[in-house]
Amino acid sequence: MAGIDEVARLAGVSTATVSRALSGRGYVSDATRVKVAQAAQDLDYVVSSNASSLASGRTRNVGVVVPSLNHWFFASVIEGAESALLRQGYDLTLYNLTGGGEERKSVFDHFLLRQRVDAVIAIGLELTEAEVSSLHAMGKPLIGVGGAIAGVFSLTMDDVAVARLATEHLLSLGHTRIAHIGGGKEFDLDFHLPSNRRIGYEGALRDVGIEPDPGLFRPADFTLPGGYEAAKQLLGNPHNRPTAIVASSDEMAIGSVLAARDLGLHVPHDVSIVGIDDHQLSGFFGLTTVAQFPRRQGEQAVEALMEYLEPGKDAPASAGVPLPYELIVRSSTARPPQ
Amino acid sequence: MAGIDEVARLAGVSTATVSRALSGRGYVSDATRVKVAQAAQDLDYVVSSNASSLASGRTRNVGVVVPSLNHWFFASVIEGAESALLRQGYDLTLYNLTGGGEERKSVFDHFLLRQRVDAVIAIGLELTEAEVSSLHAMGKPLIGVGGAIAGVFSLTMDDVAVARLATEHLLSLGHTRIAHIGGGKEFDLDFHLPSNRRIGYEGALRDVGIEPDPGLFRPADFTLPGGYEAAKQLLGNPHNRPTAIVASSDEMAIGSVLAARDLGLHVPHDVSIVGIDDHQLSGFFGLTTVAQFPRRQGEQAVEALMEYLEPGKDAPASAGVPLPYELIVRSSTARPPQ
DNA sequence: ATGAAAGCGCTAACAC
DNA sequence: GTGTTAGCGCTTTCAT
Repeated sequence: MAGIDEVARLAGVSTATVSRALSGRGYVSDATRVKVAQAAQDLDYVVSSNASSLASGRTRNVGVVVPSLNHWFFASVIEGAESALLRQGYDLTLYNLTGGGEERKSVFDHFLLRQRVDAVIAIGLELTEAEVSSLHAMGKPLIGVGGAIAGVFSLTMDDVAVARLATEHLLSLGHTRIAHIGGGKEFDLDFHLPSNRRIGYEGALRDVGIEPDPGLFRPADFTLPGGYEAAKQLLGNPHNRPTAIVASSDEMAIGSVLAARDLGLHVPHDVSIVGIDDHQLSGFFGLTTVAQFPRRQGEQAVEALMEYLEPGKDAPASAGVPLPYELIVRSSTARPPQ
Repeated sequence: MAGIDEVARLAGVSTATVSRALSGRGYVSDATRVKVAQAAQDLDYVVSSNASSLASGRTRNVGVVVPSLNHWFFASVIEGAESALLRQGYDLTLYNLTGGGEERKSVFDHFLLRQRVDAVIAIGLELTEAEVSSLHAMGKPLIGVGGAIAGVFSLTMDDVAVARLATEHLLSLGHTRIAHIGGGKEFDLDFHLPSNRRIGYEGALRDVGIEPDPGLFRPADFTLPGGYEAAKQLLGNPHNRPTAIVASSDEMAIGSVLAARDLGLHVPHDVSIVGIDDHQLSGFFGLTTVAQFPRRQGEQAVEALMEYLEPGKDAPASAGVPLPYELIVRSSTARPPQ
């Protein structure tokens, strides 16, 4: 727990110089920079982040707000953000809003405003105007991932195009009775992904002259059991059984695969199923899917933030680049029966 | 961004009194406490955590170190810890060590030592002696969850008893050829859960006079595909097919269920399968399992820390209480065939 | 390129 | 019970 003054003494310079040498701002000759670095190392010196933050106004810490941790997408984005932040010497403090209203209010009213963070990343969350403006008023950059926030720079996939791509894959195989398992209305509140994906699905159908059949749409909750239920209904219908399903998430798609099996239907011989995500289990289930890359999204969010936070640093300038997605064809899709 | 002095002025007291009134330490009359609280609220005052930390030496922040986020157990423990910390007014800063050696070193050498955290919780990680002692030297309480750390207070399940319970459930149904899918040696390095569970499994068998058959043990990697592979081998063996499987995790158990199905075996009619965890998908698969409660473990870790950190506060005194576990019987286990 | 010195906003003795 | 005051350990003008 050596202090900056001990380092200064050992290096034979002033504390001001030590600060400059170690932080990299301001002029320091190469010679002293080396001397200081050596002294710091010898003493196992590590800056006190509190003292540093108090004096400089920068905390080198970013807050990450998520609706839940136990979810592949959120966890992956956080992992990506964490490792990018670590590389930049930043800490990540996590605010999980699973608890609901009270918790959320307390996070915004007390925690994020304590000068603890330089910026915040909101994942899969639609913030209220009040929340956004209170952060804004504090001068804290805010960036959204996986869900557009009004008036805030957000990394968000082109959900319409993604669902369209999945649907086009099935159309190109010759399917015409294609069902869709999407999110229910309750998921549309927080980000419009469900409707956007439905729009993409319907758009692809209409483009080839097929009018979407409302009977071939089922809402579900993005979980595997939810997808299972929905697919059971779709595939068990005696009159209008689809030959293919586009599910809005891989977990729902996997649920659909299991539902098909339980009905004695063979995937992809009797029914083709495509998901969206490229979840870690999708390979195992042979699921054809449109991959998104959440780890990368976390990294990209951090890169974008760094441009605000460290102007003139090695700016990766990745902001504004549209998020990539990619069709991955496995064994859950094929030409329709006969 | 009002400061403490403005609050003091508005309330007509000194800054010291404001500090005392808001933090709850030291004597303040009820009347002034109310006045101060009102003034603080009127001004939207929030303490600057940096200034407060610098002056007091306490950060009200705890570091949580995990090997990975994208895993049910870790994510659940973190969720539990996060919400418990929030209630106590603490922040959680997350250190994810997925990246490996370099990242890990940097976390320990630079991040945790920056006076940023008051304590650290290590989840599912075996820390080296050097890591433990550097934290110790800084006077930072350290507590482990899900993996005993030498010389450190850890919350850890009685893995022997848990595996024994799962095995006894099968024995009591009349099974005698019971296989075990456990962790490979590589997982034993970080915490001895795999061997302990195997010991529990073998102990239960020996207690009823059955000598464990090494041919009925398969190592796997705790994942669903890993469990699938292992179960395929076990169940495909023409000579010594087990009538039941104890898997060391629910994900491996679910993989086993799928393997059985793919072989045309009916669960539980042809083969019984029991897991350990009570993973979120276990209900869906009808899996009999021994539940552990990771959220609760995260909360308990925080409660234990608070006893160090806030002596004399409402101590939940939960430390040292053994972690609960519970057999949950669903539809994946039954009497053996005929 | 480097040093001196004035804070950053709060807490904790200590005095009353 | 409350006020006064001296720091906490750094960063950053401003000189030089």
